[in-house]
Amino acid sequence: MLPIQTPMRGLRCFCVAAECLSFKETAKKLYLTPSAVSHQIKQLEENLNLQLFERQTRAIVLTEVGKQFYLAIEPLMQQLATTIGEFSQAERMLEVSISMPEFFASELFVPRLIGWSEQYANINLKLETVKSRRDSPKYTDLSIVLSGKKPVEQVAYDLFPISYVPACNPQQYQKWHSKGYQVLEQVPLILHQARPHAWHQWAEHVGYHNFQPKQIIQLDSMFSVARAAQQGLGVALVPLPISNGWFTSGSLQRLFEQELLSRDRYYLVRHDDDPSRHEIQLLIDWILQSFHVTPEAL
Amino acid sequence: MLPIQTPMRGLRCFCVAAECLSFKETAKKLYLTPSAVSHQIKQLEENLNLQLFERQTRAIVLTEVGKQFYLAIEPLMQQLATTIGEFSQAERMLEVSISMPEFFASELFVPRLIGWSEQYANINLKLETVKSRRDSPKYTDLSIVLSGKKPVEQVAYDLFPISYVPACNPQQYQKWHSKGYQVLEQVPLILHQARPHAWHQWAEHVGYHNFQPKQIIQLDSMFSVARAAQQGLGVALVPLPISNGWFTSGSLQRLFEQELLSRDRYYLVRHDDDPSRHEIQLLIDWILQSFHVTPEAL
DNA sequence: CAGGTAGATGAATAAATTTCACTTATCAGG
DNA sequence: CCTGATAAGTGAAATTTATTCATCTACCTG
Repeated sequence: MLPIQTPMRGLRCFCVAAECLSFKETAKKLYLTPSAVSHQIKQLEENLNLQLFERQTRAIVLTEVGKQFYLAIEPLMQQLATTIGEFSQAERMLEVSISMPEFFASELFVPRLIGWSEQYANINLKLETVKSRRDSPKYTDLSIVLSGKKPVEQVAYDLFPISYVPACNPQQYQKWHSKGYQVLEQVPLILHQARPHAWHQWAEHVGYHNFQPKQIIQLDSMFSVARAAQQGLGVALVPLPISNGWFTSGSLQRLFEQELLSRDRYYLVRHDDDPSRHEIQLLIDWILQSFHVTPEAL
Repeated sequence: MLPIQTPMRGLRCFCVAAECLSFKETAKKLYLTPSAVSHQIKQLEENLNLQLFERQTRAIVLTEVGKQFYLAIEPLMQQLATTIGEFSQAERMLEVSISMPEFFASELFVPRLIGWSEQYANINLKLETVKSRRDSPKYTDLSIVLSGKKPVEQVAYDLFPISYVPACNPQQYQKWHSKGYQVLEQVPLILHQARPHAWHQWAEHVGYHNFQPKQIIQLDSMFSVARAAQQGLGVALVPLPISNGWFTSGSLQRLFEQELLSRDRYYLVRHDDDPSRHEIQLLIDWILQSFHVTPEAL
């Protein structure tokens, strides 16, 4: 009489997992542990007596029936959710999730966040920072990413380009600056491990050929890079404009004026394309406005 | 991000309750207690922040939004169930529920049930007996009912008519029969409370006017009526053909040959009209065949 | 071959649902 | 105008179900 017992959670899990093709990401999206997702999908498969996923060692792929089941179930789930949403009088908990590089977050985003929370006190915000541009946390509604080209496959907004400039402890500035470019072969050079050749590119850019740095220190976050320079460890290549705060506060001093213009720009990428989630557009608009960039959708 | 948290059970409850307009019957259909149904629907209403039912004292009615919600949700639930059913490789637990009068069950149905369970060993059967024809247990797939006219609004199959015949303890037969109809004014007359005037109708039928019974005993089940007559309490009006077993076994003796033909017939009524539930049709066919009646659908 | 990651698994724990015992309000009969 | 019976509502207890936690396995990477 009742063909479905309680597979609702399982079905939700399945639909998300069929999109992510990863239990780990599914778990993040659903605010669960990967274990819970695994249990639920296993149970769903047992209920249906069907294998929906083929478990490979570190990945999952939909079986043939799994694909068909997804195509059959997903629209229904969508409709159900929409219908319930239409009737529901409960004010939805508005929340936007966004991921961005640590340094962008600490230097630009968080300091201006007070403006957001005052203007949109009813919208919750979930900020997730990533160390490297390589880990792609697709489970947030938005991402700010540093990339050499506009991300395709998603809606992306251009923010601004970055350039790199040598910076050091202000107290060491006089001594080091007077030595000219030579100092760069006498003190440790600090940079982010994501751009290991940035110092050589900078040297090339300013016409300093046959560049032989004494030591290069790669750190895994730009915050560490700036911090290391500030502590007097050596000379760091720090990004502009997002490091401006360090210069205006006097924590760092520009050692040379020459900037390395990179092809990299910050882009704001939207992953969730649900048009009814107005709060996402609000955050997009606020980011574009707050960082003084003309919004140009890709 | 997820508009539905876990309202699946609640939605199922709601759909059934919207059809039954009774928490009690909903509970029976879903194998729950009425309290559980009440809790679930209350929770669903809280989730949606909508009042779906208006609670009257002993009944519930759908509110206006409740009606609309039902119309919007029910087809989706149906589709979801159908889709899952199509994919599910789990062999469905086949079960048919049927309700019938106690006496019909004990005299005709149960004795022949061995044939059913041998032929369809994989189909479970749930038998529910009712004392009076007044309580209508609509929550079974099938019902056998005694009625003066063919039930409308449902698929009904004609089984057979019944007549009533006076019966008594075999040991008292000689003494009582020799007295003729007069004995009926000297010993207690026993009948089912559902037909309190049956004895007077019988008397009228045989041309016994000015009938003045000494005492009439109404019992609430035909089994009690037959049992009382068998014990020698008095003369009972027992139904044919379903009491035949009592006569052939010698437990009861027909006191007079005259039968009261009633307009009442047994009908087999189908409540669940899901055409995919083949097991229901199997039971219908088996009943029609086992009781030697030509199947004529209404 | 060590280090790290995605997933699986089963026991322990947390959270949900169901029942139970009791209450309210009303209807039907006497 | 009672009395008994019925349908539904409630809150706490009890049970069932879901989630996490701690481990394991397999495998990719360097």
